[in-house]
Amino acid sequence: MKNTKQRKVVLDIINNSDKHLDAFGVYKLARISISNISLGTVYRNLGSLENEGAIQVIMVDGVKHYDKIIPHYHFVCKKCLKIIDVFDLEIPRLKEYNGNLVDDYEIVLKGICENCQKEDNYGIKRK
Amino acid sequence: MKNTKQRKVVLDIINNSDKHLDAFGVYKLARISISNISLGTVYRNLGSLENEGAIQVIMVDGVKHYDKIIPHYHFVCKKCLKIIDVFDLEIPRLKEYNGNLVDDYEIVLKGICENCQKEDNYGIKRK
DNA sequence: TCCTAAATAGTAATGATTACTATTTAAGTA
DNA sequence: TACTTAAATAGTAATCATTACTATTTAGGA
Repeated sequence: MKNTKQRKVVLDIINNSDKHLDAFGVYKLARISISNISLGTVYRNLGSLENEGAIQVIMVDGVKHYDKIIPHYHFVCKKCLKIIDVFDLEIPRLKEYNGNLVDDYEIVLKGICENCQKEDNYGIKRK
Repeated sequence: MKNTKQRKVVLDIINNSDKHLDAFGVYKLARISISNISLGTVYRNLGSLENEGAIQVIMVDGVKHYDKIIPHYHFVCKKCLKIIDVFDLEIPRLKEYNGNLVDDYEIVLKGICENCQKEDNYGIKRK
């Protein structure tokens, strides 16, 4: 594997962001450092970083969002699709189920966020 | 809401299948009953049935798969993408987190299925 | 039977992601 | 330091799941 500047920029963006960026969000930030970086390159690096376990993915509304590797979960608001980090949640995990090797849990809490519970915020999506 | 035959066929397909069909899989089966049913109609009904809580969704590789409402979880093999039902798993659930109302947990176990652990099955996806 | 809003069929459009290809480059080797 | 080469990139085209659109049909109430 080659240690390219594109790869380093993509990884740094994820590790330094407190947002949960999708590929295009990473691309927009990456262009600040490398003005002609290709969107395909961003996708490829996000994919390989995910496979290596260097970053993690959370799926929201059919779109992959990326996050650094810090043990935590996510809450996703069904109305505005906002992603909120969830810490201090203990969930017991199987290592194996019926002969199938389990090495990962994808856990997403879903519901209505505090803001959207106020009735005048109905239906406003902030992606 | 109108009680159309298309809606009934879609719901029956989910409730009578032990597979985890995606929209196109439902469409193919639905055409046996209604030969000119539209793919868009299948999507619309799957979406509304999901919103009403009549069926549930599991996301695999960026594609929605549908399942009946029976309390259980899923294991997804990272290699072949097979979905395996997981019963008898107790996971404690919050009702609320920092003022956010939690009414649903999306939980997917991921790993390598029994079959794919045999080395001669590497890389074969069965979608 | 009539009426009407809702659902449908068929098709086009969208949007995230992947594939393709000529060019560039990281990194090992002489 | 220059050479070599496989891997990565930029730019673009293609794919594919899903949604949007519109004329037509239909469920269900009056």
